[in-house]
Amino acid sequence: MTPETIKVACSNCNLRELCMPVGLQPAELRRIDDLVATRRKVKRRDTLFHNGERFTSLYAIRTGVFKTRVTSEDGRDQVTGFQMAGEIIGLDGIVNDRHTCDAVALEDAEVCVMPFERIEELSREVTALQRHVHQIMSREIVREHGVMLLLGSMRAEERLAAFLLNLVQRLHARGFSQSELVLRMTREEIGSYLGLKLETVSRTLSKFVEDGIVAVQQRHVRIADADKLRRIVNPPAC
Amino acid sequence: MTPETIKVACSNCNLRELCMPVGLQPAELRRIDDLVATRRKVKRRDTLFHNGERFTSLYAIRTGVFKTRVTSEDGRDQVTGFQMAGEIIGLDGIVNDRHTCDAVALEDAEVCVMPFERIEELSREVTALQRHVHQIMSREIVREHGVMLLLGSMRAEERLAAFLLNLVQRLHARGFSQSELVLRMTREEIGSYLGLKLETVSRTLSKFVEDGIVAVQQRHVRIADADKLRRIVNPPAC
DNA sequence: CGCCGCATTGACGTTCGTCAAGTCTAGTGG
DNA sequence: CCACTAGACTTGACGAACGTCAATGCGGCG
Repeated sequence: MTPETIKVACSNCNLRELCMPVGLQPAELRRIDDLVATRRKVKRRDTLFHNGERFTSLYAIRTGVFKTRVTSEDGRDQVTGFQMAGEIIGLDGIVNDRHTCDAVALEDAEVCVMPFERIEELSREVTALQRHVHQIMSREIVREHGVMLLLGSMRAEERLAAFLLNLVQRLHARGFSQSELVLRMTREEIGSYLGLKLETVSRTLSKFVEDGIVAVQQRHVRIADADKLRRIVNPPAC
Repeated sequence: MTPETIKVACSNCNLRELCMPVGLQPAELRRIDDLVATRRKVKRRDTLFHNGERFTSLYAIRTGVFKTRVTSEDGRDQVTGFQMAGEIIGLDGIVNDRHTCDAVALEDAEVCVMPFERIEELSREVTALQRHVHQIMSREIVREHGVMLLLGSMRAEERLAAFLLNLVQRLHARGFSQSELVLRMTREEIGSYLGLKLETVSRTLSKFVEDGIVAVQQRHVRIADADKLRRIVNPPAC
């Protein structure tokens, strides 16, 4: 009844076109309104969950950007993804009931906490939700295939071009510009994600600037020639 | 009634400790017996499914080893994994109702075909199956995180050492030797998976032989010093 | 206003890729 | 059963791409 409880409902969330309710009929949509137990605010640099922590819930991002990162036993770490509004994180925890990576907020953020038991319960009843949960997990698998392709076979310029195009495309789907973006992550974090050192990221960006492909001012990037960028990722067929 | 139909039942499959039925109670186990619509034999070099093909089913591997591979628009490809008995492939197809990678048999193989609609239907009723399907997908996500770490931050020796240890561990879980294995894939396929060229794979293997870590005869590998191999992957903490 | 974290740039080194030659093995057909 | 061939593998020489180390610049926050 309070404004707070009214707000915590998927059916009138402004992200419902992107997030959990995608593709659900109005009747189904109302049924999943109690999927979200609570909201949780996470401050910049704080972790939403971390490696080893007990898994209880998936999280739908409302605002802010996160990075997820895995750490090897000898301390090297690898950023496995950057997640933004409408995306779901925490899927890694399902297998062993413990999270296997850290999720760190790159800016102040807010998430919807969805207890996984409740998700499983509801998706036994709401077929469309069941299907959607499967799709979310499958999408993550396919995304990671793409990252493996990138890490396994692309050169630095190609990786960075693919990264920028991917970011701007996702931001565009959220109503932002097609050609301008603000990087919420450092060069080092970009490098970790792309399997490069921060110096290489910086140098490659500088080269893009020289070539008139992008304009860069700190973390603000304007894509001046998206076609050139696309041609770097996918050189014209032989 | 025919021997054939009797054989197609998870409840008396010799892989039930590894595959779909893991963790199910006997009563649940019987309920999922009709999960498998048919069996399908795939000859060496043939594909089980390929990029663009309509998605209908997941496949449980009974015998043989597969590779999965994605291909970029400009024709580069990347092996995304090697799968063996008891493992499930096809998860990539769920998101868009089409497969996004190829699954190729590296030797004559047989799989159980499990129509995905049937899986979804049954997992609405059998809670343990629902949980298991979620775990399989989550496990794949976590595995890929590990590959990203490998591709993003490890050197050739570390990658190959990790690869060999992973293979032998999975084979051991299937009743094979802890120290001997037969590679079902070429050096080029290993290289593609590890983000290396085949020459680098070959050279690195040769170095392992020089160092007395493994013995190699073509595709037959004997691990002579597993500890050394582990130390290559995880250098002793500083 | 000063400090600190982030970013840029240069010089140099290492690792891995490329190209090429040659070997080995398994499979095929005579 | 053996000879032949094609594909897989090994090894070497060389070069390119990226990492490392170091110096410097810049901006935002306290």
